[in-house]
Amino acid sequence: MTSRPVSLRDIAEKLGISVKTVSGALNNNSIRMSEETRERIRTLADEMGYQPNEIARGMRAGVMPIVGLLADGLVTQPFATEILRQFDNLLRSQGLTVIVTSIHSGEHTEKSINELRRLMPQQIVYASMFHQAIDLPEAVRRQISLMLNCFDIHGEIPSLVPDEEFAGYEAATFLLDGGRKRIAYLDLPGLIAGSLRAAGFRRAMSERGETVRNDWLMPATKGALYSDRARSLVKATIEAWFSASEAPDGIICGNDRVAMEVYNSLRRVGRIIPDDVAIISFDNQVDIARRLDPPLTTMALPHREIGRFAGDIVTGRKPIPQGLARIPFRLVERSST
Amino acid sequence: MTSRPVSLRDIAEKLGISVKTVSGALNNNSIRMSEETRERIRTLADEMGYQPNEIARGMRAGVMPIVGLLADGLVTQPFATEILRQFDNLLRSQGLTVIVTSIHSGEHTEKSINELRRLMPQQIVYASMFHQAIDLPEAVRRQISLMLNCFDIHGEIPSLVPDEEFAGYEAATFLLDGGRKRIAYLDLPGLIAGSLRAAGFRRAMSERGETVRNDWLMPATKGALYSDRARSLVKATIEAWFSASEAPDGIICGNDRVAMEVYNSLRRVGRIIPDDVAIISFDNQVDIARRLDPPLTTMALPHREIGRFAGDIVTGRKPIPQGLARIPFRLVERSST
DNA sequence: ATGAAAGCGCTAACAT
DNA sequence: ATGTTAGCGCTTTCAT
Repeated sequence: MTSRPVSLRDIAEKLGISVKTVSGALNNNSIRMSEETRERIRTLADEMGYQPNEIARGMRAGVMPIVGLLADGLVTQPFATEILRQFDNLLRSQGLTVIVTSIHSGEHTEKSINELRRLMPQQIVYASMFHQAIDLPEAVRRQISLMLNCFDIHGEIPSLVPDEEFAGYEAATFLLDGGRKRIAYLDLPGLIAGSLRAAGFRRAMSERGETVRNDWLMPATKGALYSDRARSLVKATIEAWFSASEAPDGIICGNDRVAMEVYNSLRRVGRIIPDDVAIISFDNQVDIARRLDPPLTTMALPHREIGRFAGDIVTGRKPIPQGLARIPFRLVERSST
Repeated sequence: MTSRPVSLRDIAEKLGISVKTVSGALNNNSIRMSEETRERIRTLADEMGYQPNEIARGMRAGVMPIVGLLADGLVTQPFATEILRQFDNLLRSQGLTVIVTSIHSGEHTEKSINELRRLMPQQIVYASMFHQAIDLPEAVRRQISLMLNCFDIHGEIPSLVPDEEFAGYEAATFLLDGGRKRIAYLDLPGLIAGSLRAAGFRRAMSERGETVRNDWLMPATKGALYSDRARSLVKATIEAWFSASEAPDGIICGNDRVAMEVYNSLRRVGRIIPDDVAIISFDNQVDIARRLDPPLTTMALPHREIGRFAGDIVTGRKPIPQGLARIPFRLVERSST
């Protein structure tokens, strides 16, 4: 039994003035108007519980207070949702609604964009579950204003990505500073994150004059990491490393899931973390990292920061970055180092 | 340089007929109209790439093709997102857009509903990250048509929840069928899921004439499970159980995260899974369950089923359930049993 | 300073 | 069977 919402006209009639005047008063246009009138109108609007009809507004403006988010795997694979959460919070506080559409690695992107467009969003943002390069057709590219956790291979769309290389550098530096010298690395094959983190690792090692042994920089899986036919090599690799005459005293794991397997394998070969081997990793997938025994030291992906930054850009509080903006990881120190 | 989208009027002018006729043709109303005319109009509309303006439609109808979803922790805590994913997919296939608003255990619900309402959704659904009882004020209750993974304590709103009791029953039965007799249970204190699963466990045991030992039905944490000051009791409990003269040969873990701790603790007391102890759990949080060593047998939460069911209800393909509909879990057998 | 009127794109009610 | 009119709620001319 809810009654019809109050419209501008309801207010205007009650005051015996025109709709336009009310509209002007509430929107601060109509430069000339006595402050008194304006105030009177505002008060009455509040009293009557006036809420502007966004649909009507949208129709007039040709745009709705909506921002579309193309989520590439973001909804499916839950762990990057922090990006979305921060982004959503920020936009909401500005009266904007985020509409999420999940897609899968660029497939059906055009169709999804068209669906989104039906609701006339102000802009459309593309976010990926993991750090990847995206190749979109030209017609699609023109419609996307920002990319999160991924980037446009054509370099046309501003992008916010985690600074993987620097994270690899920091992880290695952290182990080196802790006195570890014989550092091994379990790479994530087929992932941008993997190769950049490995590059940072190499840079840190070379700056410190440490050698990177070829047999200590191994892929964690056979085949690209997230593919269906990826087979874990962790157990075999750890067994090989720790049956040789010289074993690593620190392992950098491509990500927390790899670290979880490393923990299992180290137990089998009877090594103690961190006494025998220090472990550091990437991502900070808290369900895993915090619960491992001992809790895992890891470089936290800056998902939160990316989400906030993106929100600030979309709401115009920060300038649009040129090209690629690299956001730093945060070291979360626990007990594995 | 995109041109203005084509409107009904564009089509009408081109054909020299009235707007209304075009509208009627495309919407199958206007009962009387030669099939030929209708077809001609349709063809031209397609050619011109006509897309109905949903905003204008919404303004006319007073409702948008939108369903609001109040997500209680759903976005924050990523692991129940499967509900959302299925729900979203189903609605999308019917031309409906889901708008998610995250809230926190009933706080700000009214404000969030009002925000949602600005976009004039057809209905509003409430979904919770975990199975809980929700107490909403009357004014709010009236606006919610369905609750997912939680229920209205006033019993007024149709609800879809996992059948926790039966899952507990099935987990226990599975261990019993596997020849285990001395079954212990690690409960989730302060959670509906916990007490119902425990009840099912008791029922199965009593049906089989097995006794439930008081000291073998213990809480996994001190304090409610997800509260900040919950402290894990798993390690101490396992140590106590396995230093006594008679130890369990099967453990039912309140959920997969508890199981992860049980694995760690069992290693410390030198027991082998499943040789010495079978482990079964609840949730099927795949990142954890599949990666534990050995992989964990667990009762999978029916999130997917809840999402689908909800989608079918909202799109009118299934009738609205009366009161509480309990959706069964699915047993995922791995190597811990 | 305020009001009147037009129009955004669509559909329902009412003619013809 | 097709066309005309009106109106959803809002904002933007243009007039007063």
